[in-house]
Amino acid sequence: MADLVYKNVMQDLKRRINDNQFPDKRLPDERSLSESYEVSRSSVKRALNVLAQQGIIFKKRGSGTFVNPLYIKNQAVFSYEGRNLGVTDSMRVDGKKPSIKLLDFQVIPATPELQQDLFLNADDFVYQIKRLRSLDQQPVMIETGFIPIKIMPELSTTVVSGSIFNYLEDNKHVSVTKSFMTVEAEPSDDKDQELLSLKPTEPVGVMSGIFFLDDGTPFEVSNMRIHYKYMKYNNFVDLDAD
Amino acid sequence: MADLVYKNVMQDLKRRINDNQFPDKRLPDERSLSESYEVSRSSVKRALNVLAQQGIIFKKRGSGTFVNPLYIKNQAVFSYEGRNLGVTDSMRVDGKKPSIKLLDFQVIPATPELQQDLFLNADDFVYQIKRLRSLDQQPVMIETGFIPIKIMPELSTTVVSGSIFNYLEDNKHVSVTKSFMTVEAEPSDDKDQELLSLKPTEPVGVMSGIFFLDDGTPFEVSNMRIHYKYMKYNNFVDLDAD
DNA sequence: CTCGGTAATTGGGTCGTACCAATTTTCTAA
DNA sequence: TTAGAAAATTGGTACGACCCAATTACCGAG
Repeated sequence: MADLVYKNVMQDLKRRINDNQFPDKRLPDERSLSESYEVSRSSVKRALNVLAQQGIIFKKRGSGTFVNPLYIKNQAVFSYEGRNLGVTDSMRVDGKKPSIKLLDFQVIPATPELQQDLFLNADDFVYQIKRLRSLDQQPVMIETGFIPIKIMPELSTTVVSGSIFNYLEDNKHVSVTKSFMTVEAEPSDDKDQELLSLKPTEPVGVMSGIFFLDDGTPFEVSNMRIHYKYMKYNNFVDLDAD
Repeated sequence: MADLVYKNVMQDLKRRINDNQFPDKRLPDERSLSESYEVSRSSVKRALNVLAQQGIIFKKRGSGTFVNPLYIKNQAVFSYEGRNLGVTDSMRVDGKKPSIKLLDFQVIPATPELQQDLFLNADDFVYQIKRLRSLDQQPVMIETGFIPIKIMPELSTTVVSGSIFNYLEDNKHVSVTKSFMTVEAEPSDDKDQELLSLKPTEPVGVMSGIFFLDDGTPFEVSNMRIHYKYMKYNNFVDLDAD
């Protein structure tokens, strides 16, 4: 699969962790791993660093490297590791069938805010795409996206009725790998209540933010209003990164 | 401050970015930086990698390294970089005065769920700490925390009325650097409405999760119910990390 | 048997080299 | 003039050496 040395080490270690091959939760030291995998210690360190960043292992200088007990006990919670930025993908994990209903699709001039977020000029235009996402017939999310037409001049209602990210990867061979998102809670408004079958006392979770292409080009500004029972945003934070 | 080579490079580059010393958004190539800073290219790469992970710069092989335009335009959004896991600290940034009111403080047997999350035995006990946090007299958060007594046998009402994380760092020289959090939205219940002055239609944001010590020991299980107007959870994600 | 110093273990940081891969620039030939 | 090949530029991966720092293990003196 992966032809990179450190990724191979990573994958094998993850496999061994999942197979519970380290019953005392302790991994071999870096020098031994370097020897047994027949790779440099640098590559071992790199593999371990990534696993540590993902919260799967903990490293303690002078002491050793250990598996996060929570990773073993509650892998479901850590499922964000098969992670993705696209919404279509994240929903499939539940085992339910996702579907998309196109509510609105038009081209509008970029507002000042959009100009700033998408790095556009005053005379640029954007697609405005409103979609309703469901899981097994149950509407769960109202999504409003804005994409500069100059990035995707060929966007059609057909494409927009499916996964835009998948289309990008399959047809244009670029992928969206970065995002900056804000998560908030809000009371549901009339539209939310109608489309998501919510009572007035039931809220929506709001995820909004910007998706970037590999090269840093801001690609889409998105706003998602989510049925509160279906929003669960998981995040592992490790401050040691700097 | 920092006596590490790559951190020094990082800080200086960040300073130069903030000073807008790269008007074309392009940084010098790695080899030049290595020469001008008189450090190895490895250290330059490490510094750049961290900045990239934080979303401050983008790297493109064959092309160069560029400042994220959004970082310049909207630094407020990226303020998570002066980041922290503690709640006391995060609130101070608003310029408002945080305060804590202790609602409840007792020792209880660890529930099965707590045993799992905190890696405890059936006969272990935990502190249960309920606190109400305010900003400038405005109540914004109901916080319920559980801490194993065997980790902090000396916990007192005095300590618990302030920042526990600060106490830990100042007095025991350990710091909390990792967390696994889940963010959700929920309708407010009677208690929420009373303590946070919410109407029945107004929701709370719920942040719950586990804090870890440096060595991976689960330290605290926390549940925070936050006035929806005061919850704003920012997160930059970069899938290139693996 | 216990305490305390010393050695061994283990992860962390830095340097420098070598080569690879994607992109951009330059040059050459039609 | 221009299209395509070649070279230069620029970041990516890998290796291995060297030393440091935190922790643990060990061993001897008392």
